[in-house]
Amino acid sequence: MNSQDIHQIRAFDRFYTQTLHLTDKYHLQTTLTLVEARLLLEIGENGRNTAIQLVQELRLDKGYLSRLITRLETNGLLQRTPDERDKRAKVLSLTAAGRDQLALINQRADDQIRRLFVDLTPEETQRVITAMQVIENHVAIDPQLKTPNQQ
Amino acid sequence: MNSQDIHQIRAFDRFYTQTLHLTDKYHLQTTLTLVEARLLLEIGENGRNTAIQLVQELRLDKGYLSRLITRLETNGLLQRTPDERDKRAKVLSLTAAGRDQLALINQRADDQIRRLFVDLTPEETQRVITAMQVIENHVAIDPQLKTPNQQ
DNA sequence: CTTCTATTGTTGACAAAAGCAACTATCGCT
DNA sequence: AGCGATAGTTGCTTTTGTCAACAATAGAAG
Repeated sequence: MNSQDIHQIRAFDRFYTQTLHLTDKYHLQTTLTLVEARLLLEIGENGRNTAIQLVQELRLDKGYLSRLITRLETNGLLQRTPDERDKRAKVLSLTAAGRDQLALINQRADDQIRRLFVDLTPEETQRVITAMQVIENHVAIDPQLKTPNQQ
Repeated sequence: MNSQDIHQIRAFDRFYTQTLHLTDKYHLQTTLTLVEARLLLEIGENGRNTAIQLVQELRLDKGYLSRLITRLETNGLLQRTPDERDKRAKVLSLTAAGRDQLALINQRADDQIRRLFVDLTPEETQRVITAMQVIENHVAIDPQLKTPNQQ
């Protein structure tokens, strides 16, 4: 792999982070931060329902996560119910308000994607999507990135 | 653009943020944060040499940036010299140590990319790079993301 | 069934990152 | 000369994230 290739890839990385990736700030005009939105998504759609799963999936400090969950619970977006089988754990689930909020976030995120692709013909769009799949299927996950944080 | 497409793209976005994009944490084993590394890069390679340019390029708060620069200067990585033409401004430039540090960062970043691609054949690597170019050339920049921050 | 270690989650204390507003000095225009 | 805009700094605050200690429970080993 030559340095021209590497240069290309790093340029793409910068490009991507600044455009598609939602800047870490934009809660998509909701009152939620990016992490909070991500939590709702993981709980509501990806079946993670305990803190430990979220810690592993999102690589957050468990203390930090605990407080995030408290905040979301205070805001009425999710609830903690005791786990009958494992009394250390608490089962997390979205409230109706939480599901609404998540739906809103999804809709906003979808809209943002649509705006990014608005000038493309269907063929171009397909090319991009295919390109994304190529990347996703080929690029390895850096082992150095697999274990950090989570205490 | 159908919702299946959107789903694909958002999945890629999550994938990308977690793997290729260097997690915001990894200063690549230097003593620098990601922002600081980015500052060195912008100053040392992309010809930005005033605070205001960095504010615009990286979308940082100018107060925050001012302190970041102070820190880098204290660490001997860059210097501020008065701009003769505009006495409000200060010209930023890397010191020898700053250039060394930048070289190190670049090398580490390059290595990381290499690790990600290590299992790919040259043909596969080329496919990915081409895919990245396709994306970069086609995807628009969200106008909503163009103006935030910078007071 | 007791004991020991590992796990889940919470909390307090703290550090680092980021944002906001007020301020100074200078610029460029009229 | 006067005035609004601009570059940068500083103080203050909020937000975000980290670390360590802790309680409660689990699960395995004897």
